[in-house]
Amino acid sequence: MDDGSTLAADTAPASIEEFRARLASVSEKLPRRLRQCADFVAANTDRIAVSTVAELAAGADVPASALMRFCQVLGFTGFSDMQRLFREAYAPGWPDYATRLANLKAAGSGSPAALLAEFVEAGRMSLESLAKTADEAALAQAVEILVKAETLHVVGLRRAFPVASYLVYIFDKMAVPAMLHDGVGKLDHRFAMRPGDAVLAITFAPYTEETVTLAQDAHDRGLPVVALTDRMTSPLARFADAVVMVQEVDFGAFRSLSATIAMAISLAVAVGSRRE
Amino acid sequence: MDDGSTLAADTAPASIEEFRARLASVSEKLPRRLRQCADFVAANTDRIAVSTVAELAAGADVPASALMRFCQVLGFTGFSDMQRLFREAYAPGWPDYATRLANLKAAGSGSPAALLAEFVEAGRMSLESLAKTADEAALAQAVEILVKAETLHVVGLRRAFPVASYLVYIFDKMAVPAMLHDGVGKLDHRFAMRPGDAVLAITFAPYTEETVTLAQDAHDRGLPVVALTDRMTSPLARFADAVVMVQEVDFGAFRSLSATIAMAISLAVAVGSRRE
DNA sequence: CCCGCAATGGAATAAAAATTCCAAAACTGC
DNA sequence: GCAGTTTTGGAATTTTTATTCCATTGCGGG
Repeated sequence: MDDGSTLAADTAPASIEEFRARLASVSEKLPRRLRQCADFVAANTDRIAVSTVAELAAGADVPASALMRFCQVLGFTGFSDMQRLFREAYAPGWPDYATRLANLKAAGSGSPAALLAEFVEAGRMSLESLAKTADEAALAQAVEILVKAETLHVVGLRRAFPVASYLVYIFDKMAVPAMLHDGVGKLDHRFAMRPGDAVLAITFAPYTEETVTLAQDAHDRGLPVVALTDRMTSPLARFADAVVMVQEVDFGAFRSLSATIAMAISLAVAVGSRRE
Repeated sequence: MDDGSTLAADTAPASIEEFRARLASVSEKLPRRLRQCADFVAANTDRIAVSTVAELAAGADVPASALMRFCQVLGFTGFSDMQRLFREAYAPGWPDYATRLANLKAAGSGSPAALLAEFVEAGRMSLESLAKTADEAALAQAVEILVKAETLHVVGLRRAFPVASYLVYIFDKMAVPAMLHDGVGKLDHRFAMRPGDAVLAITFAPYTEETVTLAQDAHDRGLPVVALTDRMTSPLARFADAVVMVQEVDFGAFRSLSATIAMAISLAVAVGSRRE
């Protein structure tokens, strides 16, 4: 019977990570209905813990029996077995947090407390999305470039300025030679950028011209440029040697910067500890 | 029968908030077993969505029937009814996020990816704890003071500088007259602070002396001072007219600033929208 | 076109869970 | 210490949910 040609694994995933791996490995070669199950489950993993077979089956638009078969293909004895994995892994911290947020928002839209709730939420979402989408390779490459350089030139204006200034603060603390290009007195200090140095440029849509120009200039003179920006279509992406991307969820007109700063510190600390 | 002396409410809580309120209001006057249920449920709210009556009853160390009665006292028709509330409110975003974090950390401690995971986590925890502990009254009071002032003087150095500069950026965007005291050229611009103005001072342990001195000076001259700081024992707390506190979870030597910035933007936007 | 095998849907069944009920125990006020 | 009332535990019941089974359908190779 079980001659290896069968799809069903005989050992159930023991962690959510393993679960995902198995899901990815089998979903290619699944017949239509089971494929539907796989797709739906992949997109709604978070609901497994709190749904019944019937609910999930309805969501995937398959009969309940198909979903049962799907669980077995994944190596579980049945749906309950699979559900147990998710119920046990169920993360704490909730709903205290959610409740409190709702309370703050209840203070009335426009009230300081409600605003705070919105910004906290936006920040949290930004961080989660950063964790999900961060490109490790790009980050590693950026670190590589900055570790090799002599002096680091950090440039970021307007909304990116807090990030740039924090980066320089950290570099300073870690004894990494770094210079903040802050645009004071419209001095651009472009000749402070010497061969062997590197530039870390930060800008987000709508991109600040001065930042782009300075980075471009450095690039033209053969200096490596690392970009911290929000999209592949950013003007920095055209010529930068490493592009680290961060998308920030915004509430109203202003961004919480949470994700951007998290990314920036990681970069700085990684560089600092490699250089020490 | 139902003469008002009964504990059982006839209408079920429609939100988790209401649920908590009802729980708090009845738990005083409950008999022993039901009290045990209330205590356990209050401490394990997050598990209601993913447990059975039997499991919860075992946890609270009561028979299942006691737990059923408890649900009814709260106004639900039964356990399932109560559970539905929690299953529906179940927040998404999990477990994608948790899995991904684990993956990033797996890259090896000290690697840029692992650092990123740590900082994201620290930032998220800071935001959650801010949501839980934020003092709405203090925030409202701070807004009140800043709304009434003419020019706002924002001072924050070293680690607080990114926050201060972002605040001024936002005030600027919202057409609120604000001045950033950045310490350039060791000029303290103390005489730019005129009667009718207000000071927003930001500093965290170990407190920056220049910031405290400037704020103290303003206070001595009768200007209202709003402090954004981390503890009640902060030197700013001694004389500030409003103290907004934010605690940041740190990883290693550096803080993610997520919570601080969220609080700062809320303050700025609240002030901006009230003044416009 | 037809055979054989895999896949499918739904009805039937088994298992598990929720809910009710009531006799016994524990109180309460006298 | 007794009568009345509330609370309690667990057995019995009902409802819901998971799981299996099999007749039917669809599909690919000869």
